[in-house]
Amino acid sequence: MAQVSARKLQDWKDQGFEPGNCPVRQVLDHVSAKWPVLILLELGRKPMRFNELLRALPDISKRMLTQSLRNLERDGILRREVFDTKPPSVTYSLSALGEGFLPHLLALVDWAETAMPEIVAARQRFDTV
Amino acid sequence: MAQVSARKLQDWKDQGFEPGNCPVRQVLDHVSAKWPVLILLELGRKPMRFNELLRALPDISKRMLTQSLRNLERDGILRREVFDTKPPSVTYSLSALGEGFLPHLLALVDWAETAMPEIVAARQRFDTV
DNA sequence: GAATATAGGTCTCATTTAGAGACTCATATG
DNA sequence: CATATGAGTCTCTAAATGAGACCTATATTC
Repeated sequence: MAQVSARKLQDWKDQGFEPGNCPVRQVLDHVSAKWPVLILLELGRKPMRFNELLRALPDISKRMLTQSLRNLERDGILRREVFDTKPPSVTYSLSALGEGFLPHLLALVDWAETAMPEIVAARQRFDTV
Repeated sequence: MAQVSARKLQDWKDQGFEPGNCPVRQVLDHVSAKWPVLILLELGRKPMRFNELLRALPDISKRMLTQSLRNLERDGILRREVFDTKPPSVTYSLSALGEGFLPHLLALVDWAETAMPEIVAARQRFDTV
C-alpha cells in the first residue's frame, strides 16, 4: 500500500507537479471540500432543486452553494437542468461520474464514523497532557 | 447505495447536527483538506521529520505544516516522537488509525486520476459554451 | 390593485483563514 | 566570528468565506 502511494507521489514530482497544485488536487479540491461533500451526499439521495438544497443544508450560504454547484457541474460530476416553468426551475443531479464517486465518499464517511470513538479518545489524551 | 447515504444524513439530522458542523465533518476537515491529504500521502511512504516534510511539500508554509500536523496528531492519526539529540529531532509517522485511513485516501486519488480525462473533457465543454 | 412570496441567483461588505517570511534558541561547523 | 540546521512561533498581508441586501419575473393573498 505504502508502495503504491510512494510510486504515485514520485510520478507526480517527475512530471513537475507541485504537490499542492497538481491536477489531481484540483479535482479533490472540488470534490472533497466541506460543501461539495455535503452537496454530493444530498444529491446521492435524490435530484434536488437549488432552494431545496439550501433548505437541506441550512448553514450554507447561497454564495457558496452556487459556487460549489458550478465547480461540480463544470467538472461533469453533476448535471444542471433548467425547466422552462414560470418561474423557471433548476434541478441538480449526479452524473455517471458523480455516481461513480459517491461510493468513495461514503467509504470515507463510514471510516470517520467507525473511527470516531478512537479519535475522541485520542483528542482527550492530547488535550489533558 | 443512495439509501445508505439517505439513512446516514437523516440520522445526523435526527441527532440535531447541522450538516456543516457535525462530528464526522470535523474529522473530514482534518483529514481530507488540502495539506493533511498530502502529508498523509507522504507519511504513507515512510516516517518523516518536520523539515523533511517541508522539503517534500515545497509549497506548504511552516505555519500550515505545523497546524496540520497538530490536528492529525490530536486526532490520533499520526504519532509525533521527539528524540533528544542536539538539536532535538522530531519524527512523524502514521498511527494504526492513520494506516487504516490511507487506503481510502488512495482510493480517492485513484478515482481522481482515472476520472481525469472525463473531467478535463467536461471542463472543456463547460468553458466553450 | 398593492403587498407579499417564490425561484434562482448576483453583489457587497465584514470576518476568517491561509500564506510569506522574519525571528528564536541551542548547538555545530568553517 | 559568521553561518547553518532543526523545529517551531509571530506578525502582517492577501485570499477565501459567510451574512445578507438586492434583482427579475410570475403567482397568491387581502
